[in-house]
Amino acid sequence: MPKPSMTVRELIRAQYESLTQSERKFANSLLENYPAAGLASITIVAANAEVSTPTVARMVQKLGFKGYPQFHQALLKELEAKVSGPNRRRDNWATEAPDGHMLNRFAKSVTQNIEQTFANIDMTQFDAAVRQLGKADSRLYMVGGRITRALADYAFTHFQVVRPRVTHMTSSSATWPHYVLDMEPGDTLLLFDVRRYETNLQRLAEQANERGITVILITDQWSSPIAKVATYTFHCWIEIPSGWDSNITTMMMLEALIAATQEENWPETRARYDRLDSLFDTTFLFKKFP
Amino acid sequence: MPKPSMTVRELIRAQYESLTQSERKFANSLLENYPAAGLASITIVAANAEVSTPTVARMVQKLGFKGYPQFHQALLKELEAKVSGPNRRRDNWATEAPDGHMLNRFAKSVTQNIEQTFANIDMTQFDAAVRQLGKADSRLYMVGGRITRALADYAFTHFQVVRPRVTHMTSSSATWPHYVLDMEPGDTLLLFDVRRYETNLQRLAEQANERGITVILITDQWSSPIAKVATYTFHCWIEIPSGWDSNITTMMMLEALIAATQEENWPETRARYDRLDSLFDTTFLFKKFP
DNA sequence: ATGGCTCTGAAATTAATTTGACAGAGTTTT
DNA sequence: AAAACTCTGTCAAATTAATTTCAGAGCCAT
Repeated sequence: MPKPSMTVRELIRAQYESLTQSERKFANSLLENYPAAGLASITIVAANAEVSTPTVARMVQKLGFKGYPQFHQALLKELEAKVSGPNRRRDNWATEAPDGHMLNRFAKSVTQNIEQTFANIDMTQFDAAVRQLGKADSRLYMVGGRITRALADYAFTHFQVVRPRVTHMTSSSATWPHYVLDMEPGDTLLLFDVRRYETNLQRLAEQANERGITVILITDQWSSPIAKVATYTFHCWIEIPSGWDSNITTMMMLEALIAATQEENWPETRARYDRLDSLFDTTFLFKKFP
Repeated sequence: MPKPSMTVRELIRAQYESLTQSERKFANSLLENYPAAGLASITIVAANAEVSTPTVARMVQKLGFKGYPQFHQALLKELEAKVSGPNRRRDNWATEAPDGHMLNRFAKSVTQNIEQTFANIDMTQFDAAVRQLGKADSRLYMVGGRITRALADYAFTHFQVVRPRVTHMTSSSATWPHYVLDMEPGDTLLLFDVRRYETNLQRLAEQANERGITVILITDQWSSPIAKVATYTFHCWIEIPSGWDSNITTMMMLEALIAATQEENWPETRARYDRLDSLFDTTFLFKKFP
């Protein structure tokens, strides 16, 4: 009998470290669909998580329950309490967080931002941009501003895996002309510019545009002036309740582009993935994960 | 199998007339404490209503269920549906995108990941971590791995605005010992480690931990081994339909921490914001935005 | 009153769930 | 490379739950 004040979810979280591989498999299955995935009989529950029944039985004992039935009861009680409880308010994301807590306000705006951003993607533009990003025979440059530099970096790390000829233009704008010098028609420039918009970036975009480079711009809902010269523009909703802007949707936009590009170029990129993987295997830098 | 659209409560009401005396006894017991009084095994449920098990069995069959287990399941489903609220599940996010389009598949997993991640944040840990991150009198170090380096960079840019004494440990792990040398008890190390977990990071975390540094770890749902030595650990769900992992939730976690820290230290940080703003104004690097 | 009727719960039967023992696979240590 | 160890699933025994059977209780009409 574990502490009665703790939810099963908390119990799992607290003991997650001491769980074995298969036990985690079940734990994840439960957490992903909580608590529904734990309400059936042990046989069904185990089958859904693709582990054996003894694994589940052992784990619930590890969590402190006398047996599966106790565990089952505990889940039911929780569920019941939640329904009859005073504040079964759905906008409470972090189940335990109080209404006014930063986490909940934050979660709310993030969700809204994501919905807005997705709803405003122009499919034609998206698909065209993806095709452009996948053109492995030309160069792909990327650059960001003060804040979005990190995103350009992230983009670089991933596109480098997806395709060859990728360049991250470092943040020192003094060096940008050198890059422009080497750009050729057909090349691509992936550009991040959110408020406050940076004049350096705008000049860079204009120069690139004059040289016949395809400019893909990821900006915010208010649109950077660069949009005027960009071939494709994607707007991201970035307002959150704080003094600065969130870049979750910006990164989401970026990841969506990467994912689509990767899918488009499959299986060429697959070969690159595999090669990279075997390189990692020989460097011992990384741990194998289950 | 009764009409799936009907709740058990409605079923009972509809057939109440045709129920016998003992059956009504059970029905009332259930309706009085609905649905809790129907969630246990038939034996217990019957005992609570002070009727025999056959009575219950007969009645649920009369209601249209094949047997008690079916009835039980139906109650659970109802309860579950109630908790998860009005299913506002959007199948198509990008309004124009067809069902199978990458964007929609992507949006779906991202949403799930976000929900998962939020639901699994331990409030106590979160608040404590925020307090630690806001301790302006000690140093705050941050570091990431191959992929998460960009996130550490992003974290640096923002925390630098929020508070003084912030250091981004550059990606070359050869230089890390030098940083450790300068770390002092009370300092904080914000660490990103998602799969594939990096051994260098683990060694760094262990050393920091030995020196009495508070280690805040942001990792994935499978948990980096660093969690063993970390003071606070936050798990992010990062799986998307692609060969690599999404870091949207990782960034979200980070932003949430930043936002909370900023709120915690208001108005000290406000002064820094204002100062930064006037600095920008004098450099002409940035455009004014509306 | 008594035969016919329905309803009820004890007990027996049947089905299912849960747990413990064990052996093989995989991993780490010596 | 061998040994020790840990983990995992198969299987069978034990426990528990659900269903069926059936005898008796209550009720009503004759």
